Amino acid sequence: MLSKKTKYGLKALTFIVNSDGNNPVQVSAIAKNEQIPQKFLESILLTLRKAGVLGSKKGKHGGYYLRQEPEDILMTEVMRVLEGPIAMVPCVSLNYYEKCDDCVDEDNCSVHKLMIQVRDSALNVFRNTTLADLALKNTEDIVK
Amino acid sequence: MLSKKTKYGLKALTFIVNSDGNNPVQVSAIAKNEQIPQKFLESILLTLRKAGVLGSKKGKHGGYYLRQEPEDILMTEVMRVLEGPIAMVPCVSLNYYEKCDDCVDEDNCSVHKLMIQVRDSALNVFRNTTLADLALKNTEDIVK
DNA sequence: TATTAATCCTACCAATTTAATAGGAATTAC
DNA sequence: GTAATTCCTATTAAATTGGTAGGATTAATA
Repeated sequence: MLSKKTKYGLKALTFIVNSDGNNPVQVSAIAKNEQIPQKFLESILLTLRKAGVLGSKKGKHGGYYLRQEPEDILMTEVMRVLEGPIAMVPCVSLNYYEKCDDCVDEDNCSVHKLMIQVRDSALNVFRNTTLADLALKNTEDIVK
Repeated sequence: MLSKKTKYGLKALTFIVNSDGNNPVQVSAIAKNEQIPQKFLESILLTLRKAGVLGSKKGKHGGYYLRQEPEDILMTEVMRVLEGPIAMVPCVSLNYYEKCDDCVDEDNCSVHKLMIQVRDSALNVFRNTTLADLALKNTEDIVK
């Protein structure tokens, strides 16, 4: 299952993209519009900031903003920050590889074999989807 | 993350395929060879039996066996039984659809849009992989 | 300079899920 | 009738998830 953290995070990022203007967007505004518990959202956006996806400005008129153009923010990065490794088992993870303690022969492990395919298919989606794609409204989507 | 339940279940199924002969395979044999806690494995195989993937025979010389040829057992079915819905959010689930309580406009939801693609890419893998594929040894794999 | 509005940080907590374990009942082969 | 097996129910410890609480810090502006 997709965690609420990731779900909220994606919605928040989309909201920021669609809040055009160069002004930082406040947590309160996102929370209200997207129906997300504000304190929880705070921690999520903080995570995204620490990961370098978002920038922030403190104090009055502060808020969060994108550090790159939406077209340049890949879902691989966003998903890794929010949901963790894309691989469903550490032994097929590109960025967080870990050997299974039980598995004797990785190359002959059926789970390993299947999960490599699942990883690759997910990567294929995430590598080819940017935040700009997500933020497209449905009508524009059709045009595309 | 893939649950241990699914991991163990896949390994057990593979083991049964590779235990050629028409004799039922005992839980104890699988548990020992695949390093799986026996009691936990019992419950997993029971689940697979109730779902119709495995058959069982009780009593001495009993055990579990496949109800279909490995070539006819799709990963879609196995994964649904072991891991649950393939979709990461209920609102994109084919078999267990549920509307999000928060989401006002599903067609314009960025999470929805992304998760449909993830679902489809996973389905593409699971629909094109059978238990026979999983059970192939590596050397045969190369030939394929 | 005081006030207000925002992010930032740490800690805590309740509910759920996961990964088992325990103990025995039911069934079958021999 | 005994041993070997699946079947069933209940319990449990640990981890994860989805928050909440409270205040520290920073910045704009009146």
